[in-house]
Amino acid sequence: MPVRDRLPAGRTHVPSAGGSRPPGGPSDRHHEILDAALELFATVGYGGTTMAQIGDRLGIRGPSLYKHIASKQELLVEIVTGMMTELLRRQQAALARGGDVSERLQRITAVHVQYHAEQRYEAFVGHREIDSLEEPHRTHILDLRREYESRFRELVQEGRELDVFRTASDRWSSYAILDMGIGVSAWYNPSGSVSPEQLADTYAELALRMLGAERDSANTREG
Amino acid sequence: MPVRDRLPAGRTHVPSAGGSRPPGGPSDRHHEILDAALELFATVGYGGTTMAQIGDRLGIRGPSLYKHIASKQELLVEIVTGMMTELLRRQQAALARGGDVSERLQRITAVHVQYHAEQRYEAFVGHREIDSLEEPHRTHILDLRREYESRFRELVQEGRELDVFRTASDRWSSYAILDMGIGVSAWYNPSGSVSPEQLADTYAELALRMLGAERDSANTREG
DNA sequence: AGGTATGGCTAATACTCATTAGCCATACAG
DNA sequence: CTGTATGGCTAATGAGTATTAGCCATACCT
Repeated sequence: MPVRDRLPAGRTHVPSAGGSRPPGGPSDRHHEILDAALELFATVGYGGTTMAQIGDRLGIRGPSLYKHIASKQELLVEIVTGMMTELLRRQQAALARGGDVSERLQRITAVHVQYHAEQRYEAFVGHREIDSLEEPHRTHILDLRREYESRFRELVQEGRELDVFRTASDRWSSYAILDMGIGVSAWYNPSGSVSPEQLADTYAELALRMLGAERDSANTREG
Repeated sequence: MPVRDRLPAGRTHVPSAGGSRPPGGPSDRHHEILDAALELFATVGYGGTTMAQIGDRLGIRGPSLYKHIASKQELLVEIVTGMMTELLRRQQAALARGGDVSERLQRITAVHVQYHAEQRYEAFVGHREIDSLEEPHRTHILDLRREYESRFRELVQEGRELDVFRTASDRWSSYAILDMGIGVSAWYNPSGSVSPEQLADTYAELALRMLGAERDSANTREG
């Protein structure tokens, strides 16, 4: 039973300073919401996050979010799609630079690991919450992921056929590389002293060793 | 508004054949529930699993489960505790067999991977649903996990100090090994033609290579 | 035969949440 | 000034779901 009847209610519309905003793109508010959602999804999970919590981060109520977004699910779709798209983009850029098989594998591994450190929240959510996606988004993301993974497998295969890599199974080796990189998003601490680049280089070297394509530069001590 | 009023209601108590059961241990029914819950937690998640679904697997209704278990949370605690305990047990057994640093590392890696393939549901749930545990269970499990992980790190360190391993960071290398094994629980398919043992051996070899302790037996083709 | 424990069932309880409805103050355009 | 769009708010709504209450048939023990 409501106690107060229709008192002038709390904070109302107080638009931010820069009045005119380009009409097309996602507003500032949209981005703020996405950021808040990302951090919450990563730390307490999609199911564990409530709209009220997201609102809290911006100092507004849960229902007010719907003035800017369509649904909670939309937020997840944007996050996960953005993550997979960016990952594929970076991977393609890494491959486009050419080089021999070892170099290319070294590079896509480094890119993989660097992303999982740098954008650890996106990466973590992108892997963990795939099953929270409703169809057809889930299937779409899984397709992109398969494509991403297959690049690793193909490269391992190419290297093995050229006798550059020695590996018992292209598939297992590529999964191992992928999974060790994914793991980074679960433990990497950005306030530590180690940069995503350092970590990426070290992991890439580990990957090459795993594939029996050992080089010699992998012996610096931890920073 | 209920349509039927008090008709003799469906299936009632039909105890299974072997009447007398030892009074102490968890009943058959308890185990069946645990198994059903495990599969569901692994495939649709703890939050995504309803008591009604678990009941369905045994042909009974959701509320009837409470004649055998205390709560949904209890099921998760049993699963995750069992998983971590078993993992530690096997790790200790592997270490107890002694041998040089490479042998011991090879063995705890193989054990790690084999478990994650063999008991992939337990393993998957044990990692993914830790945050679904209520305190103090969550903290307890995290403590056990830290202990488990530290065994890897200590062994890597020992090997490095003996110049048996060459690695840029004990911590990163051990995380890489752990994470690639954990990943197995997400993709391993028990109906495929590859045994957990084969996979474990291959992965253990990958780990040794990563650590720069290459041996020579790692070159069999995929089965 | 009678009594009791067991393990089903349905219905109710008590929450938690995403989302919608409807209200209103402010800012800004004309 | 005045009108309108914006972006807050509170209060429903409605669905989902763990858990409890209370009922009852069966099986088994004496």
